[in-house]
Amino acid sequence: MATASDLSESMENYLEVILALENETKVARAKDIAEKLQVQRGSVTGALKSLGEKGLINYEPYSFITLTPRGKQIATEITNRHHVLKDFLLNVLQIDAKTAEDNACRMEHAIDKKTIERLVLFIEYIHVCPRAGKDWLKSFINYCRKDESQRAECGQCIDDLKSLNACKSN
Amino acid sequence: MATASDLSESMENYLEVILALENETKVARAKDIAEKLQVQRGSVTGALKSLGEKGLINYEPYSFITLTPRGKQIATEITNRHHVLKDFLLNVLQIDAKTAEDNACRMEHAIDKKTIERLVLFIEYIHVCPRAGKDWLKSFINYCRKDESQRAECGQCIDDLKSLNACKSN
DNA sequence: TCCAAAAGTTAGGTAAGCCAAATTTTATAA
DNA sequence: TTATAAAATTTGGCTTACCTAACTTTTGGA
Repeated sequence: MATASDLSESMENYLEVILALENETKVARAKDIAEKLQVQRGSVTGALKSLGEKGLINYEPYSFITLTPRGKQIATEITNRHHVLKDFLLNVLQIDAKTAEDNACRMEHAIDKKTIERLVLFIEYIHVCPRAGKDWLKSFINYCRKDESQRAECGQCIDDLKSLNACKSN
Repeated sequence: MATASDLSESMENYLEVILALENETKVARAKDIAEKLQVQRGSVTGALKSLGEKGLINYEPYSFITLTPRGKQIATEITNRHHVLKDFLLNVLQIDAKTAEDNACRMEHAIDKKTIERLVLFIEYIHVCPRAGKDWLKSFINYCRKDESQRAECGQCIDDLKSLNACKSN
C-alpha cells in the first residue's frame, strides 16, 4: 500500500494540484495542471501516466482526470501539511506571506506525519495555554526587533503577566 | 555568486558531509563520503567533479579534498540549519531523537535563511521569556497526552503561573 | 624495492523529470 | 458536415544522480 512517503516531491506536487483543481472546478485538466506547476504540457502527460499506474488517479488518455480514493487521501494529507506549516510560519513565527508560502511549499515534502501532528498540537497549545496566547506571540515580534530597540519588550511582557494574573483572580 | 539555494539537495548533502569529515579527521576521503551518504564510490567522484567546477571544493583526481572558503561557508550554513531544526524538533516539539534527526536532514534543504533566522529567535524567545521557559515546554508534553489523561495539565499550568508570580514579587 | 590491497576513476547503463516540436484527438463553429 | 482551433499526447533529447563493473593510481607492508 503506497503512502505519501513513497512518492517523489514531483508526484506529491501533481497530486496536490489535482486536488486543488478538483475543488476549484470539479475536474482537473492537463493544461491547468501545467499552468499551476509551471511545467510544459508534455511533462504533465508523463506524470499523469505514472500516477495512473500507481493507482492514485483515474487516467485515460484524452479524458478527465480524477483522484482515486487513495490518491485523494494522500493529496489531502499533503495539502494539510502545507496548511499547518504555513500557519506556523505565518502566525507563530510571523513571517511574511510570500516567504511563508514558499517555505511551506518545499517543507511539506520533507516533514513526516508524526512531526506534523506534533506541530499541530504545539500551535494549539500556544493558543490554549494561558501563559502563551496571542499577546505572547505579539511580544515575540517585539523580541525579534531587540537589536533595533533595546529589549524594551520585557516591560511589556510583565504587563501582560499582570493582566493575566488579574484574570486568574476572577 | 552561487548560494546554497542554487545547489541541489544532493550537492548540499555532499558539502555537509565533507565539512563534517574535515572537522572529524582533517581531510575528507571519497570512501568516507560514500559511506556517510550511503552511495557508491563512483557516484562520489562525479559529485566531487561537479562541486569542483562550481568552485566549492578543491578537487584534483587522486588527491585530498578540501572545501574552498565559499564551499565552507555554504556547508556551514546548511549544517547550521540542520542543528537549528533538530533543536526545535527535539527540544521544543519534543520529538524522539531519530525522527528529529531524519526530519531535520530533509527539512534543512527546504527552509530558507530568513525562516531559519526567525526560528532561532523563536527558540531563544521561548527560553528567555518568563511566560514560557523549560517548565512551559514540560507542560506541553503533558498537553500532548491530553487524549489519554483528561487535561489534568491545566492545574499544573496554573501552579507554574503562581510560582512565576512569586518570583516576580521578589 | 615490489606488489597486493585499498582507494579512486572511468565507462556504460537506468530512471526520473523536464523541455520543445510534431502529431493526434476532441470540441467548436460555420 | 466539415474546417479549424484547442487540448492532449507522443517523440526525442537533455540533465541530474545514481548504479555496477572494470580499470588505474596510490599506498603500506614484506
